[in-house]
Amino acid sequence: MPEYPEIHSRAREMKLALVTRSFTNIEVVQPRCLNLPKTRFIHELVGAKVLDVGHKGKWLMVETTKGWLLLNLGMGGELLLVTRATLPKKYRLLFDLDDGSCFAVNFWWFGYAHYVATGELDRHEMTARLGPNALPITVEDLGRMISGRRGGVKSFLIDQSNIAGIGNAYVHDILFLARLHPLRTLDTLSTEDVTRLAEAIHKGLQPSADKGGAFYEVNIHGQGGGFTGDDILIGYKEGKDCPNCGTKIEKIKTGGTSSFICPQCQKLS
DNA sequence: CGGGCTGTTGACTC
DNA sequence: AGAGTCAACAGCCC
Repeated sequence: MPEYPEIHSRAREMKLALVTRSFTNIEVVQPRCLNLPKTRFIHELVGAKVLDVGHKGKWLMVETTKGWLLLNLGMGGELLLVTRATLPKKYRLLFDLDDGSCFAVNFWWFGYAHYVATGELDRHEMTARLGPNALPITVEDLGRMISGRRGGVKSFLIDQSNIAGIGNAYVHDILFLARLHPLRTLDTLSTEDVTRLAEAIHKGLQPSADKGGAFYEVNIHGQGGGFTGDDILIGYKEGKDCPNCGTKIEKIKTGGTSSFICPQCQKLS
């Protein structure tokens, strides 16, 4: 599940590998992930030269001379820099580059590859309504966003229109670091809680971003990330000891998703 | 073999 | 506003 640390790392790798390269040919295996008919998508981007690669939350933003290529990997996928001789078994899109290499894009069916014309980014609703990127967020930003709201803190954090980049993998450790129960409501948070939450967002994402993302995701060269199971504090560690107090970590249902908490460190009231 | 679970997002409902 | 459910149908686990 690629979230901020993985997407941030992929964007950095793609920037190094793709800037100044041109797409000489594009193959679309799964047209349903596009926002345009296949032939038009290909027409718009063939011949485009990559100018820059960045990201907004979980969306990769590839800026080219002919417009934007926007990628969302959904629940998982691989972005691989390969050659025609080393193609992966599965890919949904393939971009041949002018140096003979290929950029292969694979994801589960609910990923997206969208084309947006230069200057029209604000008309792309799925990215236009994203909140600010999670990592650079400040205590002041967060306080402003939370004030006057009443929903649960977990649903707030993973709602991309509030903050972009946090998903249901990193949110467990973020809430643990903030000592907040996922179902705590925003109107019950003290100034100290908000301060700790802002710090926790940073502490929960930065180490993984620095290590190239989680071990279960691969970079564009096919190598796993350096953020290992040992680096994860409590997420997906049901039954293990809380690193803070030793209490057994619990898995609980929080609305539509599961959460991992230390029942001692993250009390609801 | 098959059912249950998971992750993302938008649409939709209450 | 916010919470819940569903649908888009892959892969893993038991």
